[in-house]
Amino acid sequence: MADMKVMASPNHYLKNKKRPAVVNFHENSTEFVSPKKQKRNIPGIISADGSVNANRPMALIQERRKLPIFAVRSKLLEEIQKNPILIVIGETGCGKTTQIPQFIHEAKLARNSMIAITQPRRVAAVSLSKRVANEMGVSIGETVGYTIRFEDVTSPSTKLKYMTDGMLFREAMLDELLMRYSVIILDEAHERSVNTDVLFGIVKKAQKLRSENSKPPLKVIIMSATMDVDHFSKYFNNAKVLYLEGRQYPVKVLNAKQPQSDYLQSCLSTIFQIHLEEPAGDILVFLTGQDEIESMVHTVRLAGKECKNVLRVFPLYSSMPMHMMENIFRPSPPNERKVILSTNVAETSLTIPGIKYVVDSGHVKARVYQPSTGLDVLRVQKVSQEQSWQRTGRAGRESAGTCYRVFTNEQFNSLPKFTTPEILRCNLASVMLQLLHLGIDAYSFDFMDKPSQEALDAAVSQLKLLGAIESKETRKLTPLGSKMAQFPLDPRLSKILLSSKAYNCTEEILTVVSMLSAESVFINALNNRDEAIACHKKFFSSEGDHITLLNVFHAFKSFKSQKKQCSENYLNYRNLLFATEIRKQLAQICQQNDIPLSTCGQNTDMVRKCLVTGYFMNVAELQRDKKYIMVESKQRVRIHPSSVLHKTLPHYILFSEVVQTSQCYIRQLSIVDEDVLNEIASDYFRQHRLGSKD
DNA sequence: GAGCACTGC
Repeated sequence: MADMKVMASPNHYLKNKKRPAVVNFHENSTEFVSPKKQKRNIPGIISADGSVNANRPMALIQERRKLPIFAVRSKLLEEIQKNPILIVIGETGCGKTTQIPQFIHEAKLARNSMIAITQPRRVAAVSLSKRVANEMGVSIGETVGYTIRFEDVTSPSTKLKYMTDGMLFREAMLDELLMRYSVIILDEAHERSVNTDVLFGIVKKAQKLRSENSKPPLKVIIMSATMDVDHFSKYFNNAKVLYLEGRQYPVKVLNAKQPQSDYLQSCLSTIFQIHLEEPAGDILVFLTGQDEIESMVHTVRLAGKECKNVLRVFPLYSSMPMHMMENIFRPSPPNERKVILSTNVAETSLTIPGIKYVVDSGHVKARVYQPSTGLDVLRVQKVSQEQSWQRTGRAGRESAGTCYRVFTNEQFNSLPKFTTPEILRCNLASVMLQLLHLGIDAYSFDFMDKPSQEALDAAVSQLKLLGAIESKETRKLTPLGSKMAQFPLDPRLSKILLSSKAYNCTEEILTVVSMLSAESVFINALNNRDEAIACHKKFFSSEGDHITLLNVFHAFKSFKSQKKQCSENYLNYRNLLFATEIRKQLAQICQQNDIPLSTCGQNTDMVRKCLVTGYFMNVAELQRDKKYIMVESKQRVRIHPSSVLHKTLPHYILFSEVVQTSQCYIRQLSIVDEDVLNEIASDYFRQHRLGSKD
């Protein structure tokens, strides 16, 4: 399918369609057809009887019994007992995540040790554990608990432990056999997060080693909505697959009759088709990014004013402030309809009540890592079939619904079946370092989908440059490398943190590294932009963004009333608190590694020098034409307009990030002296520098 | 003078 077009930017879209939607959408309207076979095949549904354990709130027992999974309880337990590895496929709402751990616990299959249930997201781990504790009539943190970063709500009596997959990976680094657990359930496996993918291999190995060394056995259960069943089963030694019936309401799928040239225009006309012709129910539209969404909100609001029935329009994306999200979750009053224009946050992370109609643009903005250049590229691309089904499902959470796909059925069939797992499109340096710490070489690791040679080689090169491994061939961890692996950070940042001891600036580096790890602390107020920028300018440092972040953090610490003063200064309080938590955690690991919390005071040159120890490969040099070029890849880059160094022309700049959007931009910058580069990374710099060839 | 989807330790 070669019909990928250059996407019109939202602004362009507005310019060309001054009076869109209502005025001309009828003649322009997207026609939909309902394809004959648009239901997924669910092979066979197991059946059996179920018995109930009492002593719990009656209402919850009733609700539990109603779950389809309850009817197959004993059959399920039988299979769990029989198979060392079991794959359980069940749609949203089948209750697998809350019930299966309880079944195992009640049947005492866990032999009095723990059952771990992993989740890709923190909120899910917390809310699921609370739900299960409630069902079991126990307080959270006792029999049922959860562990996420910064929060461990478990006790010695905990038997059911909900946790993030990243947390279990960290635990595996301390005990590769995971002896605390008799059962490990990897949930949401279809999402294929990097951590889940790595855990597949670790859990499989732990199971094998435990059985070979006559240790207590480890039971493994892989749970997922839909997935590439054959691929999974084959990887897990041809494991048995069980299918569970879901409790999803039916969703009618409508496809566009004709291919659409402009998905934004098609989404727009579809919104009004629904609003004018369909019964009550809110609309969820999946688009790609903040800009696109904001301009579409504007357009829909304008056009909506001409409608008889009220249409309330809301944007939704993850970087949106909390208070702006609240309206979205409020139910619509009668005679009003809500339309939510969202990124993929609404696919998995957030569930919005009242949605009856989904409009799927068929597009998503995705981050793709290029190992050849080490560049992160953000681009709009087509969704996978799996992702499209996920969006479709959002229309059937509370009642029957309809999903409008703004592309044809033929186009749908030519989409890739599954989303490329993240492990195949990310920088592997961090994963590789952590695996090495576990004594595992990524080249021979049993990945379900093995990353390319190129991606592995790129990671090895980076670790070698940082001094984490002895050589590219043996890949043996150096003492420095072992220390680096202990930090929950990108290896470059771990290196910087460890170097700070020599520069006597650990306090400052802890702050910079934590601030870089958190989300942006600056609020870009769209309506009071000038005022926001004026506030931010108080923190600006002529040395660059890293020192600016340091200034912001110091100011934050000095605030008497942090919440109030953050909002006065257009700073994100929540993200600053998060940075504070990260800092606390990192400081603790520093102390465990005999790194005193030294400070360089006002001498911020030390901070910038120290940054060079991990970021020396991230340097850009000014050219005669006043443009920048990256020292390593020789690729042209520009200073991102959000940087304090924008519109300045230092000769050498060190950067933390490079992202390609409309152009190639570097972000989070510091000015760096040539002398410092020669002093700290002389070999590297001599090999790569351009200066000599005029 | 442009704009970052989403997670996680």
